[in-house]
Amino acid sequence: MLISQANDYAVRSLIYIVKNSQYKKIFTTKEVAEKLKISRIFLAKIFQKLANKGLINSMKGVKGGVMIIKDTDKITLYDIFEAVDGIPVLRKCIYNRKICSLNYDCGMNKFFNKTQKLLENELKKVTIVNLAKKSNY
Amino acid sequence: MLISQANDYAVRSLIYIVKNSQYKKIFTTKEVAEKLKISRIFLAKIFQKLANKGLINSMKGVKGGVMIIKDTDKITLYDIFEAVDGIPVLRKCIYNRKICSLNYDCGMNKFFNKTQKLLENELKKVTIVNLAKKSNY
DNA sequence: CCAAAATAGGATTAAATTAGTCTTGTTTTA
DNA sequence: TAAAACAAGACTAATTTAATCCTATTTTGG
Repeated sequence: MLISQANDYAVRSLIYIVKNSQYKKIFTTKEVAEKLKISRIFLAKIFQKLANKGLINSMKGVKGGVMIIKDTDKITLYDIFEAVDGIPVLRKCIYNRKICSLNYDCGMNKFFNKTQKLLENELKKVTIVNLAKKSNY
Repeated sequence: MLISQANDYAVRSLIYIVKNSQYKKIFTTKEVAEKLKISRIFLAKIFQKLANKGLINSMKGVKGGVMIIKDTDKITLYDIFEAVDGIPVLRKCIYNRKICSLNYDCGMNKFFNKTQKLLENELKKVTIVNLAKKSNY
């Protein structure tokens, strides 16, 4: 499976935040975790990663929480996945030829390169705003 | 990573067989494993799976080995991956909604469905003959 | 007819990755 | 200054993937 649980949680959390940000901008990990029925501590780790990549801002202290800071129509699935786990790859040898024990072109390289780009393009097309509109939660 | 080591071995083995079948049709696991520098026993397991799906035929006994039986220009990456590990999926929830703890449409479903189909189409386009031509081994 | 060379298939083990937790620390605000 | 929040690194657990082991069974040449 290409897309991890953590990636999934990240996307759903951002969707939740987008869909509930008419009246407030800051959301605690606790609130989001409870609403999505996921582990608070695990989600905190995920938010840390999103914050490190500048998708969200996190504020400590009472009244703290996280807030989306990148334009929500510019945050794509690609950005989120990259922040959480690194870019999802079909085969690691695409990006790191060294891990292959053979030193010849196995014939799959061209195919995987092409298909990887195709996949990345798809991931770049979908924004968090798109997704929020489609989610019926 | 979407494509496992076993899948990779399967494809390379078939490429090897295609590229070396001018003079003989039957190849032992031993020969293929040695040429590709992979574990003989592990490869045997992989060949079993390919045989169960009717891509190759395997013959026991001295002078035994495996032989491709499906038209080599009809064996696609999709067929091989499916035989070895099952169809590679972006997210399992695409094929099994039950594994999701939430009972709402998270917004990613449509996207993942579309992209999954796109990926599968790509996998179906590439035949083992194609790959053998591109491999420089 | 039997020994050697093959594959079959189930059980098991090992390694790697992913998922989740714990602990300690810092920041903020009422 | 205590409570509520996030930060970050170490750790543990669970799952998946990779690889091996063991006991058949089949085939063929001598």
